[in-house]
Amino acid sequence: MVDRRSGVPAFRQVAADLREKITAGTYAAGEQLPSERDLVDTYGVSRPTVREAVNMLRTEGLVVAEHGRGVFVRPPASIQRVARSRLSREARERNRGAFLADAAARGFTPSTSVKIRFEEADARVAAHLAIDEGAEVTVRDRVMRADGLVVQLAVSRLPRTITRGTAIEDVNTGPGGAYARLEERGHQLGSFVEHVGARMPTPDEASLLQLADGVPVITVTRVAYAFDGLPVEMNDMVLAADRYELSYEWPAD
Amino acid sequence: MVDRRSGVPAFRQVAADLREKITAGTYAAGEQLPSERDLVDTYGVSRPTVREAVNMLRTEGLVVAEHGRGVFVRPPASIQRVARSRLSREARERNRGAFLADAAARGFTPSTSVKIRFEEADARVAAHLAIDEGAEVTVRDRVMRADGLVVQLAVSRLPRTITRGTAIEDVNTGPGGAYARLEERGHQLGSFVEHVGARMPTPDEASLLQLADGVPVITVTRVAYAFDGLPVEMNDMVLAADRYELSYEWPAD
DNA sequence: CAGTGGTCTAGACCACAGT
DNA sequence: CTGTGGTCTAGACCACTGA
Repeated sequence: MVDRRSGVPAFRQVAADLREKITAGTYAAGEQLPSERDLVDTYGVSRPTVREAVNMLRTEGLVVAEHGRGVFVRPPASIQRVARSRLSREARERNRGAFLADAAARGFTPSTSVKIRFEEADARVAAHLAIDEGAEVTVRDRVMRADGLVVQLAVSRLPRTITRGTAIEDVNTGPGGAYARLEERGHQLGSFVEHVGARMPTPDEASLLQLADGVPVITVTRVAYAFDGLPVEMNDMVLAADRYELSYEWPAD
Repeated sequence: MVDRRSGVPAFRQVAADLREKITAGTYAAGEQLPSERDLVDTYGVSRPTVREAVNMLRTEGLVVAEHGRGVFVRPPASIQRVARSRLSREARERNRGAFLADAAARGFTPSTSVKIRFEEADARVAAHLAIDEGAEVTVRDRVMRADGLVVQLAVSRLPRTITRGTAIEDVNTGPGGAYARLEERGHQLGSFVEHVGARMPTPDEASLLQLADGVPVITVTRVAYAFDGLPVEMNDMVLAADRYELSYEWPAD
């Protein structure tokens, strides 16, 4: 029952009570919560009020609702640790990119589909690639799947001046991938920088990545620099935050 | 007006229309949306339906509602880029930790409050620190502020076996911070690993970090390893995703 | 004070899952 | 078929903001 005189909104009291019972284990992972109509009786509030409480828990990622079945405590997703800062030349040459390497190591069937297009650099792209705004860039738009399930979106952009006439402008970049083509053209890779952030997904991303309510996405912008310090590629990646964790390693000195 | 026969729920149509007008710039950043009662007239739906649409945009982080004022398009927050993988011994000795270094470089007044406690390692802590579950750990629980505003939560854990008798068990760790004390005791630092993820905040975190609806947190677990490969410290950090971006850098070879 | 968002009710009907 | 969540209404009153 909710305390009407406490000043705390009823739906917040209901949400807090349910939240506490979930974290305390009264409702275990995967278990079904009482139906909304039961909660109406339990707490003495109307159904919209109960629904508002449950919605709160949904946006927190604590529970998932399944139409016609019930509301369930979200089981903690198994998180894949993805080691970054390991794109050694060796690894690059052995594999067709970090994603496929990860996938192969984990034993599921990877597949990617690629679309190529060309566009003019906006301010952000221009800044990362150290080119003029409006300059032409080659865009490789990839959807990566594991066993058919979309697990990552990646948009790679390179100045067109260094991709013209190479297989980078083809869907199939050939053995070693785009990085190998760059090195053949004399753009020896010197270093990588990754900028990592997080935000809520757009509706498009949510449906593509099949994200439940309350699951953010991790955004990674990787910039590859040639030995001379000039950026040659930027790659915007979007990952489901309930399935991925990124690991970075570096020496103390 | 919404299309009643399309099968798409009314509140989704309203949300989609508003979302599109926001991204298209019809409602610019910081600008006020029409009042809920105006939207009722515009779309021909009830107020709860309008509110559900607006709530959707709120959990997406697109708009913020201010009681008594109106609903506003969230202006893109200014994002701080925090360079990781730069905790060189030099930098550690010059400063009192990475956070204070960041703060000093940016010209705001930093402050932190620390609480010390001791606890038994749970499974996760034990795994990261390579100790037995139940072994005693020293916990340094920090709240970091910039100009009084909470910007980061950090919980540092070390095996008690290596902190006993050192200033690491005091609120004030002395010049150079906890890492300096570790090195004095012969635990020369060899490397760092950071595990980066994201999730929605708990209600506690949301109020502490003053997060608006629809803003996730970035979680960073940094593990410091001694030269002999043994972990000496783990640090769980929580950052507001709309204010921080982490940058990692590494050579291509 | 008027206008805004915040909360809440008591219903109604629909769509889906599982028996 | 029953029970579940999903959508929607027409109102009511409260709490906050700012003129």
